[in-house]
Amino acid sequence: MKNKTDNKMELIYQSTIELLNEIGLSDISMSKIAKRASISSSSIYFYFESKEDLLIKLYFNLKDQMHLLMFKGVTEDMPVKDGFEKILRNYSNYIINNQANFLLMEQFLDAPFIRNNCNDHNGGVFKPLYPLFEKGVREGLFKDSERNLLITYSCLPFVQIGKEYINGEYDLSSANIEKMIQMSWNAIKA
Amino acid sequence: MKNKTDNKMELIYQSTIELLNEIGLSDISMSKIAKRASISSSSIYFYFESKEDLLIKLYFNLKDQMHLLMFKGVTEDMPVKDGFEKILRNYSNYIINNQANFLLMEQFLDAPFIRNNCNDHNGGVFKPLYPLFEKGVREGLFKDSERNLLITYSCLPFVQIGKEYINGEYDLSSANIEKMIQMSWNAIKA
DNA sequence: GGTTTTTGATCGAACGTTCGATCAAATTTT
DNA sequence: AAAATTTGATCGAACGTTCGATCAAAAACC
Repeated sequence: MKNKTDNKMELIYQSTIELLNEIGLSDISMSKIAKRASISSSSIYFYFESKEDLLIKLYFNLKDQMHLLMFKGVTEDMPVKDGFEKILRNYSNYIINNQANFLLMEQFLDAPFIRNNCNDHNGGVFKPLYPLFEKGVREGLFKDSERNLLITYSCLPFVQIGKEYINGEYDLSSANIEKMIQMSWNAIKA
Repeated sequence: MKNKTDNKMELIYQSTIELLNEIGLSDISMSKIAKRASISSSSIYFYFESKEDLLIKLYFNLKDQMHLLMFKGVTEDMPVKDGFEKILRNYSNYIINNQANFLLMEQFLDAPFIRNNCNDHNGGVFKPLYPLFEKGVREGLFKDSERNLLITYSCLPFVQIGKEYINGEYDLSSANIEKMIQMSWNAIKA
């Protein structure tokens, strides 16, 4: 007996993701989402309080899913370097396999209604990485800089290159991914 | 005797920038822009063909202004390192002194209507930097990597930290700026 | 007085949301 | 087990409001 509610919510989420990537926040509407999902627009209100509620819940949903994939196979006792590399490899695969979700996340992060409603700012996406970097600094592997600087210099490049990959401007081959991981490590190593 | 048309367009741009940073692309409208500018909404159509026309022209306007400030005082005959540092210093000051414009630019860059209408993708903001990096590679100062990788690893961190600065999460003091410039240089030096 | 600029009135379309009706499936009552 | 009731889920129609855009008339400018 599968939960019907979850399936329908997933359908609404999926339609919203598609539309947001096609027409963006400026042009999306409840009726368009409903049409894409082949349901009545009033049905959406059975699952969500409002348009804003839908969008915000979708954002948190995407973020949770991303974090799950990002930390897959990463354990606390792992050597810092192994965890570091695995996370960046995971993140690269997340971008490759979830292009629409990745792009939408980026759209959300700069939108005021997300910035204002979630005290979970831009760098917050990589916030779960703090302990790893903390450990890396403690072990003398990384520069003794502010953690956000370390995260920015090693992880943010993947965001940018991910966009270029989706634009067809760069190839995220595993060779290139390994090259970037190397550059990221060099950028912050002690 | 200043150009009156330019002034009025500037007023419309300014109101749009303010509103976009307050309520975002999802909730902005011509009437709200007009009210903020204290003019009739029909007046906007005297200067712009449509809402989309206004937004796209605003985007290109912001980009041009940013590039101007970014390259202020940078000359072709300058040593690469001097140019590199000056540009990053200029860009930091641009962020500090034009926070609304900077944030709006970031909002625009991930919006589909910009991505689709301008073949001027995300990395395109830093595209004018290509010649400098070309020169740097030729002189053996930088790693011999793809230019977009070099730009990403050295410039993109400033975008991220700029957002954290505006969120009050990091101090863009000149000491911190110099520290970042150092990190940027190290990230890509040969 | 002719031109440029601005406006208020106005339009049909679309917006987000609510509502009452419906209907299949599950539950309770007989 | 059959009948009666409740529930969960869906829908189309309709609400008042706002949207982007147009246009003729007024105002400001030269």
